[in-house]
Amino acid sequence: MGITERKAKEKEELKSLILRAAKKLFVEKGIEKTTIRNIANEIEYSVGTVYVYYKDKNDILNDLHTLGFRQLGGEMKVLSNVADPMERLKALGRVYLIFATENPDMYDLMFSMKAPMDFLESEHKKNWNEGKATFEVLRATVNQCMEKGHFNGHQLEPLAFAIWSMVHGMASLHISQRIKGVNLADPETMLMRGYEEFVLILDKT
Amino acid sequence: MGITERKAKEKEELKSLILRAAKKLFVEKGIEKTTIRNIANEIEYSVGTVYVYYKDKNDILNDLHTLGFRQLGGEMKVLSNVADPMERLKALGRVYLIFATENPDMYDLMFSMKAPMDFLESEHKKNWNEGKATFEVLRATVNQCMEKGHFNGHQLEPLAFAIWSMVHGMASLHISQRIKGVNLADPETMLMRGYEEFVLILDKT
DNA sequence: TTGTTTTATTGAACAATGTTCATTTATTTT
DNA sequence: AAAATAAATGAACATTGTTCAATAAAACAA
Repeated sequence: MGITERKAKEKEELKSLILRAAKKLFVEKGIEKTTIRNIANEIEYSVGTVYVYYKDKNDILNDLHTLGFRQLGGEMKVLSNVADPMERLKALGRVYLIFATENPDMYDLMFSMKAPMDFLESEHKKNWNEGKATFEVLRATVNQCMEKGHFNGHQLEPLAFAIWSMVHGMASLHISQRIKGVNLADPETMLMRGYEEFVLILDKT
Repeated sequence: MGITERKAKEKEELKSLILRAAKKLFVEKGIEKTTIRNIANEIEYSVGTVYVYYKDKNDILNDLHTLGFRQLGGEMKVLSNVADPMERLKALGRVYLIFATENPDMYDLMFSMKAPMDFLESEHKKNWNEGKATFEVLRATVNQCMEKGHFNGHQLEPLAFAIWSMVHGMASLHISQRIKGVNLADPETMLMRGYEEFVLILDKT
């Protein structure tokens, strides 16, 4: 079945072409201002074609969010050769914050927007694999910290959740302009100072 | 000028009628599915009338977000008679989380959505007064904690920011369904456990 | 009271969006 | 070469937020 094979490959290629175009526009002008017509234009196909390969906009956004997790995952993986779990944990926070700052729309899509979660439900998928895998890295690291005697009196999962919350909160408040809003010096500076507090807190916890 | 006075009052009343209708629909069916036409329908005026009293949708959302801050502010104020600042700080976190859980759309509007910030910019207002006032409560409380000897080695503003980030992060991850996504037991339970970690961390910090 | 001016309200119309689907075009099979 | 299948199209639809000339109501002046 050489032909059906080639066809399948072509289909995959067009699908990824759409995705790449979506990502490009998305980074260029933000998620809100990227329309299906924009994407169709970019790849020089018609609107209808986009709908042949993706059932709706959420479908595209879901693939995009997976792409984001691949990138974040890659940047986190680099830290797997940091032997001391506590050091690794701190580095994870930094990497996470940098990713959020440098890819605000992508971060928003991954951790705030409804789209990916809605898509999961519409597909009756039970699991948000991207999120679970990423959280698992954090959880494992926190676990190793505890094995080394840190975080006495804490519970693994809730603590990992609280740590995630702190860095996510910083990223989220920054991206949604709330830091700028309360006017604490320069937002980026406050993010860095916030990270330092994060480190201090971890040490004391 | 009895008449112009009465007219001004009537204008204010209609404006608040619009706002109340907006809030009602908004709570009933979420912000995304509440349209200007819905609001107009609800108060039995035409679409055009809404635009006489509010320049655009962001304008309405901005007033709504102010309403939300008034409510949150009220719930926080109750705690001003908790003498010990550390106790008060912990209670603030709890109140904040409860508010977010019980008014998810409102919370989202207040702390995540672009609308209110966009509106501020469009009006050339420099200050996000609602946010600043709320943060100020936190800041003052943290400051009192430090005066009582807590949080040694920390910086006031960055620490207050980090604390805000932690509770905001929990609220945000919950509302955006990310807790459910990673499947840590029941989301509401994880929120409570998260709050307990928050308390523990504060005590150690 | 009557006519004039000012104010308030209206809803049809517009542009932009996501989405659908009968039709057309291209490709593969017979 | 004809028939069957697959891919691509873009006009059309419903729904948004938003505008604005036209209408209705109210206030004022005579």
